[in-house]
Amino acid sequence: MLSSPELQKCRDFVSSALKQKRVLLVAGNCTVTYEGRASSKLDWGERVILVKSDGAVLVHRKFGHKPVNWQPPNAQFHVSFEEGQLTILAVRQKPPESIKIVFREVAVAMSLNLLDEGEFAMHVTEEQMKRALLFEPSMIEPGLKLIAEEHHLADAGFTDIYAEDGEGRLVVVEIKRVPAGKDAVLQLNRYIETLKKRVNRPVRGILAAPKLKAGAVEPLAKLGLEFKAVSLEKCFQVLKPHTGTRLTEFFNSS
Amino acid sequence: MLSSPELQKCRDFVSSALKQKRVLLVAGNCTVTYEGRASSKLDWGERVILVKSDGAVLVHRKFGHKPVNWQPPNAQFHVSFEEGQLTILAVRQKPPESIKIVFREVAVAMSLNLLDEGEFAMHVTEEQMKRALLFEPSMIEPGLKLIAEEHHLADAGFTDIYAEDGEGRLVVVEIKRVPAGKDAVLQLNRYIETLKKRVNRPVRGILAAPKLKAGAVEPLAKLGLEFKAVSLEKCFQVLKPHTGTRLTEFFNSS
DNA sequence: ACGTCGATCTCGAAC
DNA sequence: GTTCGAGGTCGACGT
Repeated sequence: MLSSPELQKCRDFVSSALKQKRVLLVAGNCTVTYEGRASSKLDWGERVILVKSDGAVLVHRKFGHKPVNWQPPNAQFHVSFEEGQLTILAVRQKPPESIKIVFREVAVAMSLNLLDEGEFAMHVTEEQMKRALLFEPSMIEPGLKLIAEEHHLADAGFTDIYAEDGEGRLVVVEIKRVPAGKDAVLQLNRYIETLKKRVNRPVRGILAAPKLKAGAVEPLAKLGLEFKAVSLEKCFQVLKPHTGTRLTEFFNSS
Repeated sequence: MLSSPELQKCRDFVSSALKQKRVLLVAGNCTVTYEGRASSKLDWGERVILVKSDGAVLVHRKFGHKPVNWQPPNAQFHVSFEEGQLTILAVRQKPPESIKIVFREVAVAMSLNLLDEGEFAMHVTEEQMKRALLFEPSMIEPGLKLIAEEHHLADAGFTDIYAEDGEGRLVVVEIKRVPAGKDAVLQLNRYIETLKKRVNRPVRGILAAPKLKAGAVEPLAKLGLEFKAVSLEKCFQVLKPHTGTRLTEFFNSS
């Protein structure tokens, strides 16, 4: 970290931080020039500049949620010191864009090696996921008609969603909030096998989850089951407008 | 500025900075919980937090152009220190949202009083493009006579330029600063259709943009509309001599 | 690779 | 206040 450094010294510090792909933070008096899809010029003033490990650049003024200027990840950098000014040039190729930040004074420059393995999760539980799919069965397949949720099968537990497709075939949907593995496939298959013995007609099995694990692809195909990718984000969007609604309103029969 | 401060001391520092409406920068190990229009949870990890003078909050991880969590301007703050952890709670009322940042370690905390009166200017905006075409309608077509800008149509929004061609036909010009797609074609068509019902005479529709996207060629032809390529560079050249001129001087009527 | 669509969109202007 | 449209939109997903 440098406090009120000479700009020449700052140049080396910035270059080094960028080369090491650290997170770089600079506060100082600068101008910013942008050329690309549009073009803009920001006159002298004190701002906070953030350069991230992936080459994203942000220029923040004292006000406003959004950066006044920026560069998306994977920018290439050119740092120079000329005529008493420190210049950081960040360029990207597609689309061709450049942002040039010229400092005449730097208050602070910091380089941070952030350790951050924390998971970020938009919060949707498996229960909420089911609610979303009950409100919008078309997320699984157009034309799907609901029959019941949690259809109980004495010997083999219960299914998540029990429905009928456009051609009148029974459909069993097994929901997983996490990437579905072979165990989920086998669980679904047990439901299907039990059901087939009771209802003398075709039964389809669909696994609905954000992802299908690599090891589950082959068992799924072999058992004649299907997979439908369902994102948690989409479920959350579907749920938002319906937060208080009763589920029972959405069944044809129950 | 504090380096690796005790969190208790950090609490006072943060409170003071927020009270003075300075720009606050904190780097440290934290979790972030968001509740509001959506909800999310971010597990422990090192991030950079920026709080601006207008009460905007940004939480940045080491990767990515956009903040992982944020609060728009005008948030209200509650800072506390409990059980060895520093908590910054930022709340806004409409819509009801809160973001809670809990630190178990702070590497650096800075408060900055940024002096920034510098002007920010976009050079060629869609508005400026329109000004250029109003000054030089011949860029669209020789003999074009202006009638009005932004002609309002109650049901279908408004046009960008409203004019008359050499043969007395009405001309509606829709301006796009970026390559025009199918959406621009349909928007222009809505204007035309609405207009035709009101003025019992021929109406031409011209899309003026730097480019016409491939996917827009066929819809344009099918709807009997036209395209005129207008470069931003040319617009900029046209505008340079006219920077202060009033628009009203350039209309024949109204 | 490109087109379409959602976003805790944000931001500003018009009504 | 609300609504509407633009954005250097950005990003994800489908083709």
